[in-house]
Order: sequence, then structure tokens, then C-alpha cells
Amino acid sequence: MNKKILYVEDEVFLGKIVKETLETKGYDVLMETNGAHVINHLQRFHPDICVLDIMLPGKNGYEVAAEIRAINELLPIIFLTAKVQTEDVVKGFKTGGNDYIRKPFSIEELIVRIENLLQIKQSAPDLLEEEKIGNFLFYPTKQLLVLNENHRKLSFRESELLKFLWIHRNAIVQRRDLLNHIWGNDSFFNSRNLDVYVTKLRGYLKEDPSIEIITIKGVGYRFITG
Amino acid sequence: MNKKILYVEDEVFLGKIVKETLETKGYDVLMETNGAHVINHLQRFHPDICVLDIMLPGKNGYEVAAEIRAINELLPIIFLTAKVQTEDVVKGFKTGGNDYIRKPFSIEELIVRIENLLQIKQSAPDLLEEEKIGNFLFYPTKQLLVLNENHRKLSFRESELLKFLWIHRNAIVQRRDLLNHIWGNDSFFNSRNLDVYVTKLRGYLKEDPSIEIITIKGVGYRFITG
DNA sequence: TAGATGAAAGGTTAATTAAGGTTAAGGGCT
DNA sequence: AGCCCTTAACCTTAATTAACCTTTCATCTA
Repeated sequence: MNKKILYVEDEVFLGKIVKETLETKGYDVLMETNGAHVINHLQRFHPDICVLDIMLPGKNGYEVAAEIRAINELLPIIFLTAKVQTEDVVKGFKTGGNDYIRKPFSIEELIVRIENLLQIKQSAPDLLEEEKIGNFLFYPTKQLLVLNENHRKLSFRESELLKFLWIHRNAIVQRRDLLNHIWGNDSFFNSRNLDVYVTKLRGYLKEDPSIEIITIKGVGYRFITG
Repeated sequence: MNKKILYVEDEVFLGKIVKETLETKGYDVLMETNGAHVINHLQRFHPDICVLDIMLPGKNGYEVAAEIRAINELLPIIFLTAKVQTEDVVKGFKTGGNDYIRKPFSIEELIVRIENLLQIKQSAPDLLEEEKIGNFLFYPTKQLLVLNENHRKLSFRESELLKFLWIHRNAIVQRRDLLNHIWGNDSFFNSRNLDVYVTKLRGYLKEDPSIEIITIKGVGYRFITG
């Protein structure tokens, strides 16, 4: 069963390219040029994700997003925008967007963001019941972190964060990906939230000096394990 | 060192402009007006990316792309076209194009897409966990520089700069390559930024007089290690 | 042709801005 | 209540920008 993408774009020419490319990647794509028709499609097509151009004739992307949100709280929405003002981005998140991409974008980039929101991890190996992280033992499903006799129960977010960092250990993980994965979008409200959780994890992990969460300012983090 | 672009374009006038612009951005550009000659160039020039106009005399862009694909599965291909028919676009992607730009296009847009496609397949030569630089030990992923008992944590940019210089030690590295690698572009502002980071690194490295970052005015730097 | 001159590139240090770190105070949920 | 998440306030540090200084090199002039 292919994942379904509802793609709202008034530039027909660009739209056809994007649609066709996504289809070759194994998605079912319904393309619509008129914002006012989106709601109808939502009911019949049942998309897994929406990609909305912001500059639409008639109804703009924000309005469409708000309509979608009224019906479906969780459906991931990606905005495409030519504008670069922060206000627009903020507005995008406020009306319920999960991610945004600036035009001109490369199709590769769009695919990455789509897969990210759909949680299709290219090669994310499944975690075992028990993972050895430095001197710690981490039990992902139990949300438990053990060092020697010291058992610490992790909260859901703590555990998700550790999981994500561990899966991508020694690689740079982008803030944006963490936020999308754990909080569902990367607005700057949640952004500060991530900082708080990184601090918490660092606190837990500091007993083993061979483990470190390195900050890459403006980009994300890198989880180092000896 | 520079990335190589094979650019196939029959409009000589436009072609010259694009070629020159790309060259100022630090690419080596081979321009060809005849589609039939492309394959020869492929063997000798070994481009990192191809930019193909679709309307070519003799052999059209799709045919050329198919030929390229037969030899190299992964080489990124960008199509340029003035045609507006969708069938052409679809055809382009089916013959293995990675991206697509409609004429008239802005050169900025072309550059964005080129860089995007290059990043995807780009992977720098790997460094070891621990590299010995003069009397220092450098831990690239840990962003750590050690001299005797003296541990210095490097910031991301400091570490990236040192990595780049070390990989190209004893060779001349161009400012614009450094800028493109660390800052993503070589605009005027980042240029001064690089100066600041070079000064910082020199400060850190001055404890070992056998190491030196030599300035080559107007070109770049040379990292000397005894 | 030596030396003067000025422009351009880069060096250095400091100021500014922005990102993130830390801690603690709300606020909702069970 | 107790837990977890969020938000806010305040602090620290990295990254950027700016300002001013030095070197280099080409060109001009005596």
C-alpha cells in the first residue's frame, strides 16, 4: 500500500514534475491547483501527508492548512514557500504546519522531508531489547537506563531522544529532524524544549565520560560514544 | 580539487555566461555544444555532475542522458529546457535525470541545485578517530585537540577548518573551497569569517613550531607540517 | 631602478548577535 | 499529590560582523 500525498500547487508545470518524480519513488500523488477544492479531496483521498504551496489563487496555503487541521489534527503538512520572512514561517507553524521548504527547492530535498515526516527511516536498524551505550544499559521499550546498580526510569521524550541519538550515533543529527521526530514539527517553541531535554540527558549520561553529546551550533548534535 | 561540471548547451551566448558564472563559483566547467560528443568527454573529463540542455542539434538531451546512465548509474544529471510540454519532463526523469530546470532560469537557481545534488553524493576522505598532527593529537569527531596534558575542545567550525587543512596538508587550499565547504558559499561576509577562524587555529597550533598555516595571498592557504 | 604610494588582501581584536544551556516555575493529567 | 511536559527567565558561548591594523604587491615617480 503506497503512501498517499496530497499536493497543492498552482504552477502546473512544476507540479507535474514533482508529481511524476514522487510517483517514481512509490507514492500515490493527487495534485490540485485550487486551494478551495482541497477539503473535498481530503475526505475521499485520505492522504498520509499534504504538501501545500503557500501562494495559491483564491485560498492561500495557510487557510487551507487551517481547514485541514480542523478536520485532522495529526496529518503532516509541509509548506512550500518563496517568501523568506520569519513571519511567514511563524504563521505557517501557527496554522499547523509541520515543516516548510523554500522555493526553489530540489526534489530530493522534498523527498527527504516527506520521508522524515512519514517516519520512513532509510536504514534505521531496529533497536534490541537491551542496548549497550558506553557503560550504560539502555532498554528502549522499558524506557530504562541502567548503570551498575543504578536504575533510572526515563520519560517518553527522554527515551525517544536517547533512541534517536543512539541510532544516529557518531553522525550529525539535525535539530530539525529531532524535532520532527519527537515533537512532530520544528517550530521554535519546541526548539527550546529540545534544549531542555538535551540538558537532562547530559545530566544522566555524565557518569560515563566516554559518552558525549556534542553541540553543532545552528545545525544539531552529534552523539559520541567511546 | 574543484568539482567538475559537464555542461551541454547549444546556445553559445547563454552558455558562455553560465560557464563563466559557474567558474567564478569555483567549478571547472567543460562546455559542449554537440550532444554526440558528450560520451567522449565523459571518459576524459570525469565530471562530478552533468547539466544538459534538452534541445540539442543531432542528439537530444534525453538520448545523451540515457548514454550517460549506461556508463554511470550515479552521476547526477540536471536537465535544462525551454519546452513546456509535460511529456518531455516525464521523459526526462524516466531517462534518469535527477533534477530539472525550466528555461529561462536564474543562474542562482542552477547553482543551488548543483550544490544540492553534489552534496548528496559527496563524502570526504575519511579521517581516523585519532590523527597525529605534529605533536598534537586531533580527534575529528570529538572535536578535540590534545597537546601533552592540554585538552582543547574545538568548536564545530574550528574543527572543520582544521580537518580540511589537514586532509589537504602541504597542498594549496583555495579560500573559496574552504568557504564552500565550511560555510556553504563564498560570499564576502563569510570570507572575513574565515580569516577570524584561521587566526584562532594559528593561536591553538603555535605551541608546535613545526606546524604552520601559510598564507598565499589572493589564493588561499597551505598547511605545513614537519 | 630604488623608493614612494596606494589599493587590496588578510590579520587581529573586540563588539554584537544569535543559539543553545541551565534552572526553575507553571500547568495539565492521572 | 506526583509526574511529565512546557514555558520562561536568565546565563554562557559560538558565530558573525565590525573596526582598525599590517603586509603584499602593483604602479608611479624621481
